[in-house]
Amino acid sequence: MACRESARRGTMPNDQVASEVRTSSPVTDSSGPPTRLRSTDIARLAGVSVSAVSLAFNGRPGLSDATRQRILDIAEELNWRPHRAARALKGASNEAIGIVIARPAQTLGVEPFFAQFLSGLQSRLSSNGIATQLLIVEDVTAQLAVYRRWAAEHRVDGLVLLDLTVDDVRPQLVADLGIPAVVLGSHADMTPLTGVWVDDHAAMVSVLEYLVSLGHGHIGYVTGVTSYQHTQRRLQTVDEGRATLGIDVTCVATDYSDAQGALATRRLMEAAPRCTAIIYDNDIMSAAGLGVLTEMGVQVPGEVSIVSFDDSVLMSLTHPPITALTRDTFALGELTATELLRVVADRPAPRAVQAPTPRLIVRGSTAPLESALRREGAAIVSVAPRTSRDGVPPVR
Amino acid sequence: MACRESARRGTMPNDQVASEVRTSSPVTDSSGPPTRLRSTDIARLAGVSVSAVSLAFNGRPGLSDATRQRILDIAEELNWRPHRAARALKGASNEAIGIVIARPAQTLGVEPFFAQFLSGLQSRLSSNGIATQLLIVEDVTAQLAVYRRWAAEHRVDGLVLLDLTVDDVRPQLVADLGIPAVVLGSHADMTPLTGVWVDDHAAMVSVLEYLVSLGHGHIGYVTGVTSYQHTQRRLQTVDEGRATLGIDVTCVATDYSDAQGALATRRLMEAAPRCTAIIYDNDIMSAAGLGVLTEMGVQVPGEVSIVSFDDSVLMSLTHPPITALTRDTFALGELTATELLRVVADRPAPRAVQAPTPRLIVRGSTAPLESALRREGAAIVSVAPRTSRDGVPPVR
DNA sequence: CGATAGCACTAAAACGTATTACTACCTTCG
DNA sequence: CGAAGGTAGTAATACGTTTTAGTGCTATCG
Repeated sequence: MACRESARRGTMPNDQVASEVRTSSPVTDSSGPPTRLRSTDIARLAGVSVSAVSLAFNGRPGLSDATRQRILDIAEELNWRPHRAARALKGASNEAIGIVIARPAQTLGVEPFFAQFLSGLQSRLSSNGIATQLLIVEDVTAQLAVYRRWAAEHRVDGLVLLDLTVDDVRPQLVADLGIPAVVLGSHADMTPLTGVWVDDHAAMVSVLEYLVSLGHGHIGYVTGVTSYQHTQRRLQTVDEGRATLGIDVTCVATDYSDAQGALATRRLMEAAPRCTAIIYDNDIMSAAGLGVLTEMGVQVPGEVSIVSFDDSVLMSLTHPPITALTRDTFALGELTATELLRVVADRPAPRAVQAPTPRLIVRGSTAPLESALRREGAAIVSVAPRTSRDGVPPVR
Repeated sequence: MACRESARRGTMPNDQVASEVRTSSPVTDSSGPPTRLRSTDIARLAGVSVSAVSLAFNGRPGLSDATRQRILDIAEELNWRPHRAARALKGASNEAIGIVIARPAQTLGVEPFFAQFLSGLQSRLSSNGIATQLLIVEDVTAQLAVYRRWAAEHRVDGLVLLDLTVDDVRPQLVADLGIPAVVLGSHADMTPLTGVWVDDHAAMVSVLEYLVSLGHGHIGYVTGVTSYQHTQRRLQTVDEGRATLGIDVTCVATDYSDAQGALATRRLMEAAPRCTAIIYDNDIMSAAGLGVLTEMGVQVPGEVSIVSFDDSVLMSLTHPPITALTRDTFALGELTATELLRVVADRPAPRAVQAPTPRLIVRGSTAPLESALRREGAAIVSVAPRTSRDGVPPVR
């Protein structure tokens, strides 16, 4: 069809059109890729110059509508599109952003957060035809090396930085490298890059106030990795709570795994005075903790209330279902993508965009202290032998 | 340092070396990327030609070790690396593979399989410095378009195809486009591409035989999306089981969500004769099903045993923990990556690589029929009114 | 001792597109 | 009617590498 159309125009000898489509094919091309087209091929078929093809493809003026359409039709029919590399060489964008994760790859599949976030991010980006380059590395050192390499290679148009630690050097490096980037954090400041931040302070406050309103004064907090900024932020808030709300909080640090969540739960149950509520930093540990408590014969929420700092489908499937801070992680990814697109396009001055603060969804795992107190005596008696080394007399 | 070294050599006027590093910087370069280096800059600093820089960087012969090292040192110091686009233009690889998912993006975060698989894939690839281009699209049509576009743009070196449906057109298209690819499937044949396959037949057989060995003859099967090849494969096996093992299996199709898993469970419980064992196609539905059963007062495994076709941390956290087919999804990703690397490198004839067959991990959710029978009488009596239309007399 | 071979390196030609400067042609207007 | 201005297109150059075909030079061998 396209051929016929160009034939009709007749500015070139037609017999050459068909035969010259593929001239540079190596003789040894037995099973290789079908046919590598170039803009010259399209130009020849359309009876125009390569410049015209470029103009047509980039929507630039200087071409009649008829010619433009003819070129596009032919390209469409042959599934030709400008070679990425050649475009990129001329300074065009890569249409790809990068995200480098420094975690043991094994744990990624376990963490629902990451997959949700990535989905949201990709969802927004792909509507702009932008792909995501994902790389999983061992540690921050490797991560820095990747940023350097990608910058030097011009591999991506922008970056998303996750899992910021205290005194993280990455934002500065990325800023110095001149790669547009957005960091996902829990503060509104402290970075030379545009940031999307979640108010972990307010979130933690809402959890603490809720538990206090239920009458809980002894609270356990099973944190995640303490070097992460958001963990620090939550711990700070807990500290404030100790003073402001007059509560007693025992913190245990973990690596977010179910195993350590279970272990932390046991340790908390052995401590005295025993806490009547436990906050877990993620969903996996909450579920594991609930499992341990059930196994130990501790009533939830009868004796101990539990709250998860991260919601997921898992939280509704347990018995009882677990009260959790919920946030739309998918939307968070979308928001981050939107911001990154803006940064890539305009390179505006860094700013902080606040994502919605997680909301507490009350489910069956939390109850007023009254019910806990009623049974606490009996529970502590049964546990006392293990903790007797502390010299704390069992409550009668 | 590097400068001094080149000065020592003295083949070029040294005063020019420092001042000419950045000549083409536009005057308006106020806040843009630091400094764009090119191979000519490195060459100048090292006192050699650009060709030498290229030879050094690609480990090609024709350079003395001293010169080679000097070039590499200077490049290292300046964080210079060949521009990807320019390399790719010369036919070098993209060092990126692509993976396009056609699912509602929202569900991706829920499914542990995908994140695990991706982690494993990336883990193997990134040790070769290869990144993954991820794109999430709405449907297969969009997916085909992306494959076309990526092929035309030479965007990736290879593809991974997931979620194959019956009569999936993608393998043929991708093969026609000439993109090296690996499909993840559940058959050893039927595709023009190299495949990594899991023996879903054998896996299902192991589950059925296990349940039969426990004495279960009435089994419910809550399947996933039936258009997927692996679902079909499992259904076929169930059909065989009906004949071979003389069992009675009731199948209910779902979309893998917890909601539909719960619904299917209710429906199975209402049918007569009531099944004494249920197989779920993924972990989410198993947990949701267990929740429904518990809520209905059905004892697990006392009255009904349940088995999940997919294992995850979730399966150990429920009460009782759920018997599941376990497979190392991370390793499956690694295997797929290994195969893809081979295909990309050598373009061998298509072949089928078998991944380890999932193994059954028996946990607390399954028990012999005896215990089920013992209580079935009571259970059936209570349920009988609903199922009396079938006229099946309650077992005594 | 002259021819040969190997070594270390360079000049120049790709790779496939985007862009800039330019041309030929056609209108329009004073 | 000639100049100005717009339209539709082209030729040539640039992007930053890799690669091919050399070029001197030194060491080796018959």
